[in-house]
Parts: sequence; structure tokens; C-alpha cells
Amino acid sequence: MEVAEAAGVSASTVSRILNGTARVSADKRKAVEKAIVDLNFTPNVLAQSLKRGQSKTIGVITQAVDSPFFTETLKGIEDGISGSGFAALIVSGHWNPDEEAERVGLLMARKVDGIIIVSGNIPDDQIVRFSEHVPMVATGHGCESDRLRAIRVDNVWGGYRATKHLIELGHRQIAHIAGIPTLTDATDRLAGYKQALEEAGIPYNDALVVQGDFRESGGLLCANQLLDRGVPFTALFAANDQTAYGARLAFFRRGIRVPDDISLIGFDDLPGSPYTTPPLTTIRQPVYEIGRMAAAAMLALIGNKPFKIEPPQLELTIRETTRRLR
Amino acid sequence: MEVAEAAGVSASTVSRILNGTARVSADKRKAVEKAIVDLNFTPNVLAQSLKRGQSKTIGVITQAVDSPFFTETLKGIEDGISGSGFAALIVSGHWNPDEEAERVGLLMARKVDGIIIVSGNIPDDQIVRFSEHVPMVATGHGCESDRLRAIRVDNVWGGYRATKHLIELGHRQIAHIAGIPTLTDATDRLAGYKQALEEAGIPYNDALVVQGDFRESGGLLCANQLLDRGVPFTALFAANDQTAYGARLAFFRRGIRVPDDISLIGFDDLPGSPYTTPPLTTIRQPVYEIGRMAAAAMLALIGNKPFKIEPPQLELTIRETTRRLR
DNA sequence: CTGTTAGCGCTTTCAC
DNA sequence: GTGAAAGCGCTAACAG
Repeated sequence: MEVAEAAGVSASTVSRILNGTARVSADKRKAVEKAIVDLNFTPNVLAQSLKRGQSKTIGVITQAVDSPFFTETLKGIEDGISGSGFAALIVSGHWNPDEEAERVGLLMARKVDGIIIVSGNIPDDQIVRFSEHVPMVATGHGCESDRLRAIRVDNVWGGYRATKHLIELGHRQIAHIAGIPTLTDATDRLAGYKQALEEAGIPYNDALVVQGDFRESGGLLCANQLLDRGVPFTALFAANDQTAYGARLAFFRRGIRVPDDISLIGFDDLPGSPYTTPPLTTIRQPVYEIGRMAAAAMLALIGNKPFKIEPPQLELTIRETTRRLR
Repeated sequence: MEVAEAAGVSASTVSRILNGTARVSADKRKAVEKAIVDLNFTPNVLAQSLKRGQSKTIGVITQAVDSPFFTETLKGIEDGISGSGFAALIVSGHWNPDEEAERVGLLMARKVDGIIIVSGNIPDDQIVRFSEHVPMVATGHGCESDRLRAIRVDNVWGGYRATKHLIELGHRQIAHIAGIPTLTDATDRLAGYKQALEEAGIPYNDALVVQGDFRESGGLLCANQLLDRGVPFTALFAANDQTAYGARLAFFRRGIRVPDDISLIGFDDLPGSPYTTPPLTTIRQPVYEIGRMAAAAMLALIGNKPFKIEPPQLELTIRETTRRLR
């Protein structure tokens, strides 16, 4: 390499200094260090990777980089690997299992040292199969194996807790805007809703449940639908905060006051939720912490170190969109 | 390579088939294709890159992956390069010039084929210097050179247009919560605010301007500050939507109605802004389009193709937080 | 302590 | 059309 020549030593010596692999005499070290600065030299990570068989890169598959929900997790991952010498290669799967699988291929071709998959629609058994080739960490999935760690919150509990909060406030007619039915996050929350209802002896009413899409526009649409059905309700549990935002606007449009006329609870606790008017009561999901945990688990997996995943806890965050009935 | 052996041909032939570099007889092609499928072979991109001297990777430096403002641009970039065979390596600089410079180094060490830098605090001349080593596209910067393209919106115009909208509605006492003063985005918007005032013959009043931080919490704080000063105002121009959200909450807390008592206008048009209550009037910034354009410009730069950057236009988006005075 | 040698997986002349 | 050979930039034995 160029530096070696300039410093009058062999390439090996330069490599040794760069990596601290072995002791080098002080004078040669000086010469090499000078040459490195003079030539503004940076080792070619590609060549290093090819040689070492690992690329110091962690692949991350997210679903939509534009959703605040994912970006918080991304930030956690980023913070978690920062300083470790690894970099994150981020790609999106857009909730499409085929696309996700293709992305996994893309990442493997780049010889990433591990893949973190943030939520998504890939079947669990396929993830297990992938993990035979490369260490994986999956959030929002339940499966584990030798080289696969899963991080998942208890969405059933979350749906249950949200609904129970409403019930505790005296509500009995509680509507629900569900999420995308193919995602277990959504169906789990719905299951929790039903469970809380049943526990309180409130019969489940199909007319009070409508299917959204986890986005604001869906929330707006669904709330209107709910209202148009004419079945009265005093509280609404939205499957996520974005849905709640949309529903909130629907209510606003019709002059329905929150929480005076209808109590509203969301799910996620997005960064914007403390700043809605009024601030949104919600189930806080520790997305940032999930990201950090995913990163830590991956680093441990790569380094063959033990790591215990503490399942992150959901938390009822009471703000001002829910109130006691009467 | 393994595939070559399995198919009974040389590595060169496999390479030729993989890249379509030369004609290969049909039978060998068949054999190789079969072997590829059988062995589930994917070429090692690292080795390819090392050989070819380009990595099929575009580095992206963003400032904070958790801000909706940046993630929209990121999505645009991602969509823009998808299908081109390139992948995006995303890192954040956190508004810290030193950190940004270090990240550029990290990306260069990985031999990225180009770097897109999304906003940030690196001095322009340093970007020019970087661009001597690797093609660059910078958003929010003005400098251009041989291997450097810049994409920037006219923030002065935006600040001017926002303020003028308020003036057209009859407002004369217009407050402003500014952004981070080290960012030209912020100072430009402030300049536009002053310009509109001057044009309308309204004297600039220091007591009506306070410095925020482009975030909700800052907006809340600053709006309270403004209110506490006791200098009356009927309209507020917030330097970005997040600031507007915070200010909106401050007003809500004090029973000040928007837009009945105070008109409010933001800047950016974040995905959530059409869903605030009431929906936020703002200056729409085409962040997604900026991302796409950055990607297209980069691809053109890499391919040595000509590309004309159409400076993206800001647009006054009137919704329901501003109204005519009286 | 340090230089020599071989090779990571691929592409690309250069012959045949 | 196709194989042999060289080499991208680096690291890791292996000798000294």
C-alpha cells in the first residue's frame, strides 16, 4: 500500500499499527503515523471486510422510513451501535413480505454481519431460516432460535389496559378502530380490547368496531363511519396514535369535544402526542428503547456474548383526552 | 468459485453470465444458471466492489433520523435510488459539524459511490473539498461545483410568504418564533418575516420575536414567553410545524382559541399537520420531492449524465389556523 | 519486532 | 466462446 512505501516499511507493519495487532518499534510507528496523516489515508473497509469475512455493517429492515413509529426505533438502533465500529445499512420492506425477503438477500449479498428486522410481514419460520445464514434480531416477532432474538411487547395487554382505563372511568359504550388485520400487533390489541370488555361484563358489539389502516387518513374515515352508524359510544380506543389523530379531527369537524363528549385513547405515544390539543392519552410503547435493545442484542449475538432480553413494558400514559363519565 | 465448479466451467464464465459481459454458449449458460439456483448463490458484493472500485452504495448523512422532516426526505431518496442497484447507507450527524465530517470519513472508507448530505452544519467550503474525492449532493446548502450539486428551497421567500399571508388577512401585530439561529434555514425565514413587515410598513418589534429550537417543546416555551411579555399580537408565524404544534398547545392551555383569537402559521407541512385540530396553515416544503431529486441528481452525477435541478418550490398551504382579523 | 507470502471472491485482460 | 492468470487492498500465518 501507498503508506507503507512512503514510510519505508512493509504493508504488514502498517496493518499492525492500524489494528494494534502486534508491537511495533517506536520509530517505525512514528514514520507510519506521519505517512498516514500526510497521505490522508483511510483503510479501505471493503478490502478489510473481504479479508476478514465480516463487514462491520448491520443491516436494518424497516417498513416505512416515513413513519414516526419506525424512526424512533431506528434512532434507538443507531444510538445503540454508535461507537461500536459498526454502521447501519437501512432498507425498507414496505410491509411486503416478498420485498422484505428480497431486501434480506440484498443485505446478505453485502455480507452484513447481522440483520435487524423491525416489524413487518415476513412469516416467522422464514426468519428462522434466514437466521441460519446470518444473526438476526426481530422486533414485533415472537420466534427465537440459536442465532435469532426476538423483541416484542405484549400488545394484548396493551389493548386490554387501554380499554380497561376507559372502563374504569365509567365508560361502557366503547368503540375501537382496529389496525391492519394482517398484523398481529393489530389483532392482539383487538383481542385485548375484547378481553377487557368481557372481564367487565360488557357484551362485545360488532357495530362499535371498524377496521382502520394505522394511519391518520384511516382514523378520520373510520371515526366518521362509526359516527354515521348511529350506535352511540362515549369512548374510543384507536389502534395507534396516528389513527387517534385522524379520529380526533373527525370529532372536531362535527363539534364533538374531546374528552367532554368522547374520551379518546391511542397506542404508541408518538413524539407529537404530548402536543396535540388536548394532549393524547395513550399506551406508551418504548420504541426508542426497543431499538437500543435490538442493537445491543445484535452486538451480543455477533460477539457471541450472552445477552438477556428484558421484554420492554408498555405503559398507560394518562393525559387529557380521557375523562370520567358523567 | 463454487458455482463454476458445480457447473463445470471457469469462474470467468460465471462472471460473464452474471454480468452479461460477453456471449456464452446456451448449454453452459443453462448449467451455470442451474448451479446458481441449486447453490442459492449470491455474488459477494464486497468482492465485486473491491475489484470494480465502486460499491453500489450511496451514503446519506442526515441530522436526526427521528425528525419527520428528515425522514420524508429519506423516503424520497430511498424511492429515488430503488431499482438502480444502489443501496443507501444512512448515518446521522446530529447537527454537529465535527460529527458530520467524521461521518463523511466513515462513508468514504466504505467507498460509497456518492454522498448525499441532508441539511446540517458543515461549512460549504468543506463540502466542496469533500466533493473532490467523491460526488456529493447537498440539500439546504447553496454551493455547487464540478462534482457537487445543491438543492435548496428559498426560505426567505417562505418566511416572506407566510408573513404576508397574515398581513393580507389584516394582521399587524405578528409574532415570530424563530428557529435555531446557527441554521440559515432559520435566519432566512426570519429575514423573510422582516421583509414582509417592512413592505407593509409595519415596524419590526423585537419584543414579538423569540428564539425557539425547531421542536415542540421550544414552541411551547416560546409561546408562553411571548404571552407573558404582555405585548399583544393577533398572529404567530412559527419557524416550523413542530414549533407551531408546541405553540398551539400553549394557547390551548390558556384558553386562547386558534384561529379565533390568534392566527397561527407554521413551516414544512409535516405529515401530521393536516390532522391537527384545527388543521394547520403552513408553508409546504416538498421534502419528499427534494429527496427524490437528490437521489436523481446523485445517480446522474455517478453516471456522468447531465441533470438539471429544478429548485423545488415552497407553497402556501392555507388550512384552518389562520383567519381574517375582525 | 518485521518482511514475505498467500489468499479473501470477484472481474478482466490475454491468449487460444 | 472460454480458460488461465493477474490483481483490487488488506490481513494473517510463517519465517526470520
